[in-house]
Amino acid sequence: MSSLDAIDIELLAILQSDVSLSIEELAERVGLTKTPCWRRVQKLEKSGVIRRKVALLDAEILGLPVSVFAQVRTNQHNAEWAESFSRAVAELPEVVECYRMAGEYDYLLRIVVADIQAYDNFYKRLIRLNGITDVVSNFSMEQIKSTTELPIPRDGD
Amino acid sequence: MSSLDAIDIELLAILQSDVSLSIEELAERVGLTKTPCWRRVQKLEKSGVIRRKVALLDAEILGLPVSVFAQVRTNQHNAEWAESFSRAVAELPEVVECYRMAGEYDYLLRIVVADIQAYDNFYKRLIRLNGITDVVSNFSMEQIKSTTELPIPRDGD
DNA sequence: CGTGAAACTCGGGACTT
DNA sequence: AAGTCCCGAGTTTCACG
Repeated sequence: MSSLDAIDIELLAILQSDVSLSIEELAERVGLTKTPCWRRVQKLEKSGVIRRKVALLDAEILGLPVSVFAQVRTNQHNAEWAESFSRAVAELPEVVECYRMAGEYDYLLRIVVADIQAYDNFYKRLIRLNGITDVVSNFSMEQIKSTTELPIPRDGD
Repeated sequence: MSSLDAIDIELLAILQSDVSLSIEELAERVGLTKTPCWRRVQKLEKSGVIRRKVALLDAEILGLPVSVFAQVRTNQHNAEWAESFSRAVAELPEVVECYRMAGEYDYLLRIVVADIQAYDNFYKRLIRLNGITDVVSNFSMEQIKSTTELPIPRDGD
């Protein structure tokens, strides 16, 4: 990275909670004027700390209220298989998160679907992938919290 | 909701992948002119389908490369405890996701931290909450996929 | 880093079809 | 609903202190 000072951290904290503010408002909040504030935001974008700017949609309104966590086991513990699995997962829009795990199982997936039937449909497609030996599905009943805001260290940290 | 047509769906799909486009570019992509496009986006924001606009930051660059999934069990199966647990979770910035689960355990949390030590620190604070009987921590070794884009049905679906 | 200002783009309202 | 016209506001980039 390129050394983030306290103002940069402040800017990032604001932007990861709301990117729709004008440069003027932003500048005011961090105690700068427009131009230097704008320069900082540009730098943050170019450096890659700000990966992208997106709209977060409401899954319930869109008829996608169900999150399912699938624990996946494989017997193919080699780089090629891992690569092909990654590519497959990237192609599946229902999979919104996928992590390679330490411990009892190999991958953890979060799958977003409309209902249980839609999950079953997805599940059948998933187990069709070669090399998967076991899938355990855990259904979420309620989303208690979901944020894209990373816990970046603030003042007293 | 308020009936989303094909153009609204298109707009949402674009916006959830990139909200930094100008109304003009957006309009062009969906085959409209500025004003009607702008009106639609306004409506989508007011209706709540577009919950917010945020910047997604790079966890690695910010020194937060570790995701840990904690399976939490409780012996307090009542609404009051669930309420207090939700509030506690909301206050913990390290917890970026929390779901109430069906099945063997009660809650699944994703915790974002700098390293194993930081997780241990968080863990100690977590188990200090009353009513938690068991916490199983699963460490992620690698983030294969992570997106905020919901699988909204496109054309041939 | 701040100021001032230029050039330009964008947002958003009024009005028409 | 959508399109056209338009003006004010915001953004972006200067030169300079």
